[in-house]
Amino acid sequence: MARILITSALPYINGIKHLGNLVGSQLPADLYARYCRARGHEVMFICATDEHGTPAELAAAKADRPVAEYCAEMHETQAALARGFGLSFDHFGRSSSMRNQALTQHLAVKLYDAGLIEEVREKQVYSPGDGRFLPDRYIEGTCPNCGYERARGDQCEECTKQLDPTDLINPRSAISGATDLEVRETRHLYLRQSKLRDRLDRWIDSQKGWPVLTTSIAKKWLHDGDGLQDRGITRDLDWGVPVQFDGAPWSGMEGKVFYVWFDAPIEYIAATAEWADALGHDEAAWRRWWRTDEGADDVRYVQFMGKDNVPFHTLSFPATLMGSAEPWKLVDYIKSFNYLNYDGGQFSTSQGRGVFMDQALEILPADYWRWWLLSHAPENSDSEFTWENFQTSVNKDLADVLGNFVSRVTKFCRSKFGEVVPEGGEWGARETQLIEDLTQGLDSYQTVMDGMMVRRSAQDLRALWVLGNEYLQEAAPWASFKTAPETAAMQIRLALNLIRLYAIISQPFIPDASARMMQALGCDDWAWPGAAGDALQALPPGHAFTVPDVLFAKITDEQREAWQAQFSGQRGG
RNA sequence: GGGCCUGUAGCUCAAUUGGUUAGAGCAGAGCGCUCAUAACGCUUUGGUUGGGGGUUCGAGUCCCUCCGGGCCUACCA
Repeated sequence: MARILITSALPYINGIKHLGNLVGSQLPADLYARYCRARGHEVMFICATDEHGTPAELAAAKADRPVAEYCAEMHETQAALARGFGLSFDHFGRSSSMRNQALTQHLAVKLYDAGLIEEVREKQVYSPGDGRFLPDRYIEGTCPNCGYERARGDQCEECTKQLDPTDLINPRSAISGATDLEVRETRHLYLRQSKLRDRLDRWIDSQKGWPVLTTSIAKKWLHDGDGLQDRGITRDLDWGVPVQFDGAPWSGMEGKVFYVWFDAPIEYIAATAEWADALGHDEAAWRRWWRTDEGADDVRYVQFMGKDNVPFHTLSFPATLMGSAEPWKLVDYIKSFNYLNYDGGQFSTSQGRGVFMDQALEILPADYWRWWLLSHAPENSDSEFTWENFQTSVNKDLADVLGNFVSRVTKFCRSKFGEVVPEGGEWGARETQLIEDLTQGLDSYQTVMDGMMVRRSAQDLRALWVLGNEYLQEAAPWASFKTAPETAAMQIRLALNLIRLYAIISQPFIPDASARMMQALGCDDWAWPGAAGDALQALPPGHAFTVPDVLFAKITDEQREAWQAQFSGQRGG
């Protein structure tokens, strides 16, 4: 038994997430957390809403709500959707918590003490009309290179030229359209990451078996151009962790907050403290997961995230922890994902394109989505959601291969033996063969699940389901029942036990269906199978069960067409 | 512009890291079964591995080049 700490990238607060966000971090993290728990490991699975930053303020303004209220509400919305998808967080925290504020400020002081924080004076664009400094991307204007009229202050999307906001012709606020922009001087704290470059480089090199996607992005940032750049970790905003506080080693930082990317990863730690608080545990309860001097040295820490998050998790956050000179637990493995596209284009939160978490659950149970998303997870390259593919995958895999197996076994038993595990008969050669095949399949499944190979795991699981149908076809209990009823009894007893086995091993993918299978079997023994032959004797002769309702109703062509039309336009239309 | 990823059957993806005849699922064709959600099982059609060149006894895999798709490029998060 090991101790495994799992974090999923934090979903941003400014709206309901789409399926691309879900499959890129939270869902595979949940798969792994559920699997590790099922294997008997001690798991701490942490996620939270990421609540600070300009987009949160703008989203609140658009909703005409105070930002704190808006975030509190949206946090509850996202938490409810996470529950709806069966995401089994030990704690779903908030980056705006007092725990995070205290820890963020603490780490900033430690970094200052280590000589890794410096003050920088810089000029930034200020919009009097908006009453705020504008991040480069929130300034629009005409591109001096190509004349595109909606170029952003950081880059022109038309000609891809890198820009400085002051390069723009006729600059205006992307928020309000105000054109009375001015350049003001402001002071910010910078994290001197460049001083930690060699240490980070060695640390990355020492990691074994990280995905190429993860290491190549980190290496690029470490070695490109002048190497790792120092990074501003404060912003001129109202909503966030205050930079000026009692005990701060700097002064004159009133009205500034830490940059969201400084405090967001720290929330992984703070959320674990929130977990302890919520359950009334003491400090040691969470510190044993995060402090290598207080018990975390035997923890394996795995992070899940989309590829856009990689630089912050391979460089900024480790720099924060290393630079603090305190013994914080660093990540052991980073599992990163590409993007899921929607029907020929990208999912887009801002444009409302694609299927969002709330809509998905209104249409179909979570297991359908979990299965499709995980079995098509964008591990090696971007992948694509189409309604046709979704319909055929779900119908074939869940309804036909697994659901129908449960149905045919339980109904056959009910009609021939009643709703009780039948007695009599002995295993023969075909049963021995099945157990061999299951042993091999389980071994492979466990290996790829241990390695977090998500698609491959789904394939292996499906292959295990197929073994049941193959067995039934050859054993043909409907034929043996006529000549040797005790043989049919043995075969069906085995098949009923196979359903239990499937429920257990499928639970990380489709937890609700697994629970219904176990409930129908009247069984509460979720012990992960050791030897397949032993696991197939868990339900003894005479054990009562009930025939469950159809596990997975098929998606009809009419439904598919209706959804296709419904989601072809924009959200809310 | 620079960097990285990617291109394999009609579709979605594999291929133990250079090893022999490139494999699965879906779709198509044929056969079987009749317990089951018209489900299941077996067999089978289908590939000049984006194009071209090179290295090698041997290339889907390594190198060069061209073509296509995608991501990142540090103030969106």
